[in-house]
Order: sequence, then structure tokens, then C-alpha cells
Amino acid sequence: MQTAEKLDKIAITLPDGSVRHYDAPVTGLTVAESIGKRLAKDAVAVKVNGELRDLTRDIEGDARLEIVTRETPEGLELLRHDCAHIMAEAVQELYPGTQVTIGPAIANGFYYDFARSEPFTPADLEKIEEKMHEIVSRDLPFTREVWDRNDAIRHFEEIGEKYKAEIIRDLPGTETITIYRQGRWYDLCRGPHMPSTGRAGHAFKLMKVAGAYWRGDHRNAMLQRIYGTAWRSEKELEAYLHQLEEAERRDHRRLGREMDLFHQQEEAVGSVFWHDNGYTLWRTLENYVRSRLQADGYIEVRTPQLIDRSLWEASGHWEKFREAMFTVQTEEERVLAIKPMNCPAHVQIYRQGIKSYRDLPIRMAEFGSCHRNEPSGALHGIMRVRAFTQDDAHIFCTPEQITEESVKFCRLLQRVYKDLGFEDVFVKFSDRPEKRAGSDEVWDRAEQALKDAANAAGLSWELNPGEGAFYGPKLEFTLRDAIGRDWQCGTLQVDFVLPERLDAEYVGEDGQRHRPVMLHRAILGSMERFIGMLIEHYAGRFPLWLAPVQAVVATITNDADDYARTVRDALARAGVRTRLDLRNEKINLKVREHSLRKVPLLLVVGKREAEERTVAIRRLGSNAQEILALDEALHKIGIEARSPAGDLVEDSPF
RNA sequence: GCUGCUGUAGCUCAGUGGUAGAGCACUCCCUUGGUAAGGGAGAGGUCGAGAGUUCAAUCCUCUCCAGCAGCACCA
Repeated sequence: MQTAEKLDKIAITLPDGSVRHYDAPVTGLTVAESIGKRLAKDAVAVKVNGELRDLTRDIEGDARLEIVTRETPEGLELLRHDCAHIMAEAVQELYPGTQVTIGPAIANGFYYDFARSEPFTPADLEKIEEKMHEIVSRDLPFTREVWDRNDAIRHFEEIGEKYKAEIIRDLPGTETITIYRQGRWYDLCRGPHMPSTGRAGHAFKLMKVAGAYWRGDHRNAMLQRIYGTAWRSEKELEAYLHQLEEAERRDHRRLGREMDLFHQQEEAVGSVFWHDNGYTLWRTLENYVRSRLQADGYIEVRTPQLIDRSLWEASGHWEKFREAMFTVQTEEERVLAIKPMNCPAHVQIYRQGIKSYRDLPIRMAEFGSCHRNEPSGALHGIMRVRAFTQDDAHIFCTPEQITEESVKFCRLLQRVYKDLGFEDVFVKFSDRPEKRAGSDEVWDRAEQALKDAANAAGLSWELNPGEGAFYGPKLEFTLRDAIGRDWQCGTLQVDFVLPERLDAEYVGEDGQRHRPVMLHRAILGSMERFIGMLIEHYAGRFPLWLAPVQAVVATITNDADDYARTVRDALARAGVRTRLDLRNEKINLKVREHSLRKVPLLLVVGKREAEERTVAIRRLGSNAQEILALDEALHKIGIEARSPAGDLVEDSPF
């Protein structure tokens, strides 16, 4: 019994602009079939007026329509979401009594959180994976059903799925409650899904099981989350697994050991023992940044590790960050805290003597050693530690100077990132949070100044609403490394609160006292973390100027020992970090060992070179050799090994 | 901090209710060899710490410590 209305024609506009007419209602599948057999076969969903929908759902009125295939990003996401459902079915089939909760698609795959008293073991994962393949092979259709809200809650309560019932209860009353079925199994789900389980394919793999809090809140129950990865083809899956291996090969903890950069041990949890090589890298990086800072008019200071509780109370840290602070008690019962940040100490230096507007801006830098008692589970190699060093600075300036100083900083930061080999930089602008200090006018001005600065520095940024610090808006700078991972490093924060709390002042042109603004800024963030990231970015193969050992002079026979020493000494005089390998070993072994330790330049000398006063240079990653006269080699390497900031600017003798 | 897993030689990892093994690294000897492992011999371990069960524990149980993965956290 069709009404006249339903027999009406509807107009479907395709992405190429063409319009087709169909009897209403029509499904995406029908449209796809009318376009072509191949497309109908490839279609897994449709986008109706931009909204992703099941292929077989009715389209009631005129619409813009786009066919989604497996090859599109949306298609891949559907595939992954389907996999989550397929995994949930497999788990419930194998482990009755397990409750399902949520299971979304994520980058590279999917997960599903389960509530089950018994933990899943790696062997379980294999079984689940097998069962998933079986479910895919069944190729049963995904079907969508609309349920009554209360019926749905009652139903899930009855079958013991209390998490599902809770989810429905918390959904807004206006939300349509939909259920997706695949054979006998079904799940509460917003959808959409592909037409059948078979479309998910077999290019998936369960990766790991880990705990996750219900609804991401640590006060809630701990669920078991199974992670999987899923791709369109076996080939893509392999490529992804290969990329994981690559990441493991680059792991800074592994390279740190192999290249003798640093170590960590349980008597100093969360701290780093920097070895000669690692600390050389550190100093090279630090001196590079120092040169850049000096060129930009920064002064450098050094402030105490232990500071009385009263200062932390005044700054507000005691109230807010007490938990993360290490403290010590003196015999006189005084409580001192090891500094978790440098800013209050910098204000103390600022406050020595009366400052005039003529003194501003003051750009006060410190490679500041800080300690924070990070939760044990957060520690990770040298990337997340309890003892770290910030390339910190605070710019004390007038409100009028905010934009100019911010632009200057953004330029500096871009320069540094470029020199260190990072081309992709993303910027987030975080504006006022709900809980904040300072009036709206002040925030208006601060946000505007920071936005102007970001724009003037030619940065394109993305808004991160409400994520600013309580004392001011901030810019966050994220780098993308060589294998596509993102690292938030730099930051620029405008602060009106701390100068107030710690009573920093300057005398203005008007002769009155004013509050300076503080710009908190860092480029690398933490030296430890940044070096960890550099190691992984370069896979240990640092550019010459950063490499801890830049060159090794290796002999072929003992006859060349004296000449090799001459070469080493000359290189050292030219400022090149050089080691000598006179061991009674074959050149093959020496080449292999120094290559494995990622030494950029290997200078091989034998009888021939000694007689001709030449060197045979072999560069890491190439097996070609270049024969150069010693003087020419010294000149060339000396230039190439120089820091991009040039040599450190020494104090003027005048 | 929470959940799960792991802890055996410097490193990577086998292994067993009767106090332990491999490869590489290390030491010594031979070898002086032209661009990614020359040959031989040797040394090396309180089996993460403590308690318990047992005639006997590296192995089983418990507690603690540390590491790994994820979650939560990251001023």
C-alpha cells in the first residue's frame, strides 16, 4: 500500500554535478547499481548530504549523494569499525558472560573494551583472531534496526549487558536507538556498517590487550581493551607491520645503548645517566640553542634547585601542583621543594633592583633542571622522566610588546626546528579555559596579541578551544618526525598572573608602577625528550654537526699508525670530534663496527695514504670512497661539521 | 597510580622442583689483512629483592622493586 507521495520522483545529485531521478524511496545501492555494476560491487556505504549512511538505508528526499567504496578513507574507517563488531562477536561466542562496551575505529585499526573478570591472554587473542576470520567468511549481512529506547534499556539489562544499558540511558532522549545485527549477534551501535561481514576482509591482526578505564575515568572500573589493526589488503597490513618494526629499530632506548649515549637503572628511576657520547650530543645541542638565544638578545641565568615552600605558596604551585613536587625537610623543620619549574625563580632575579620600561623586554633563559614526581606508569625511556632540563625562558615585557616578542620567538623557533631537520610544524592556539584568572578585557588583548603574532610569523594554526592555561592563552608547536609521528615540543604562553602573584613591577614612562607580562616559552621543551625524539627521527644517523663521534680514523696496518695519529690530531684541531682505531683488526671489521655505531665519517688510512698524505673517506650509508689530500679533507670536513648557528658567541673583551 | 605481561652472563634469549646454557660482546694467543664479522683458547651468573611451601626453589605461592604495553596523568 504505497501512498502517492512515496511514488514521487526524487533527485539525487552526484559529486560530478549530474542529477539522476529515482522513485522514492531509493537506497544508495540502487543508485550505485544504476550507475554501474562495478561501482555497485565496490560500494560499502553512501554519504547523503555529507552524512555517512548504510548502503541499504532508504533515502526519502532529494539529496546530494556520494558512493563510498572501500578505497576511500571513510571506507577504511567503516572496515575498522566492522572489525570491532566482528571481534566483539568472536569474543562473546568464545567467552560467554563477557560484557561488551564500546568499540570504535582508531588510527590504523580498532579496539573494543570488554568487561570480564578473567584476563585475556595472548593465546586467547589467537583464538579470537581465528574466530574473526570465521565470522568474516560467513559473510552475513549487517542489518540496522531502530529500537524503542526503554525497550532497549530493559533488554540489555535483562541479558546482563549493564554497560550497554548505561550507554543508552545516558544518550540524549532525542537520539534514535539503533541496533546492528550480523547473523545472530547484535550490538547497540550508531552505525553505519558495510553491507556484510565479508567486506571487512582478512587483512587484520589483533595486537595487544591492555587495561582501559570505563569511559576513560580512573575512578571507574578497569575494562580489558583488545587492540587490532585492520587494512584493506594483506599488502597494506604487511606495510604497517613493517613500519612498526621500523619504529622499534629506531627506539631511542635501544639506540641509546647501541651508540653508548646513556643508560638508566633502577636506583635512579626516571633519571638519565648520560655517557660521554650522549652528553656530547647534549652539549652540542645546548650550545647550538645557546648561540641562537644569544643572537636574539637573551640573557642566561641559573637558579636554585631547592627553594622554600613559601615561594611555591606565593606562586600558586604549592596549591595546585604539590602532588608532583619532591620536597625535603631540613633539621629546622623547614620544607624545601626541588623546583618543578623555573618561572618563580626567574621572577626573583627580575625583582632584584627597580626595572624601568627602558629595560624591557628582558629575555631570561635557563637550561633549567627540574624535577617532577611523574606517575610511575607515565615514565618512558628518556622521553618522560622525573628529572629533566627545559630550554626555558621567560620574556618580561610590556603589554604592548607581546606581539613583537611573540613574532620574534616564532621566528627563532622555526629557525631552530629547520636547523634540526624538522620541516613539518603544526601550531595549535589554545584560548581561554572556563576556569581562569584575569578579566575578559585582559584575555581579549592577550589572545589577540598572540594571534597577531602567529599570523605575523606566517604560521597557520588550528584553534584548540578552551585549552589555554589558567593564566593565559598559549601556542603549542608540534613536530612531525621522519616516520610520521607527532611530538609536541615548543610552547609560548602569555601570563598575567604570575607577575601579579610574585609582585613583579616596572616603572613606566608615566613614572607609575606597572605589571610586566611574562611570556613563558620553550623551543625543545625538555632536553631529554627532545634528544630522545632526535634519536628516533634520525634513527641514530645524525647529521654530521650533531653526531657525538663525527669521524673515526681507522688504519689498515700498523705501518700507518703514526700517520693516522697525525690525521686524528689535525681533525681534532679543526674542531672535529674524532676517534682513532689502531686495533689489530681487519678493515672489514672496523668498517662494520663503526657503521653499526653510526659514525658519519670513516677515514681509512693505509700505507698508500700515509705515503701520499691522503685519506680515503667513507660516508655512513654509502660504500663509495673518496680519496682526498689531507689538507683538502680537513678543510672540507671542518666546514661541514660546523653547527648551523656557527661557533658560540663569546663575551666581548671590551 | 590502574590493568596485563616480563625480569636468567655486558647484550639478545633458551632452560629445569635436585644451585644453569647458546650466540654476540669481553680477555689472551695466532694473524698486518684495502672497505660491513680472519682463526683459536679462556674467563664470566646470589637466575630482580625479601618471605613462605618443600628433604630440596632460578622454577610453586605471596609481598616488594624495576621494565614493557595500554589507560589515566603530563602545570
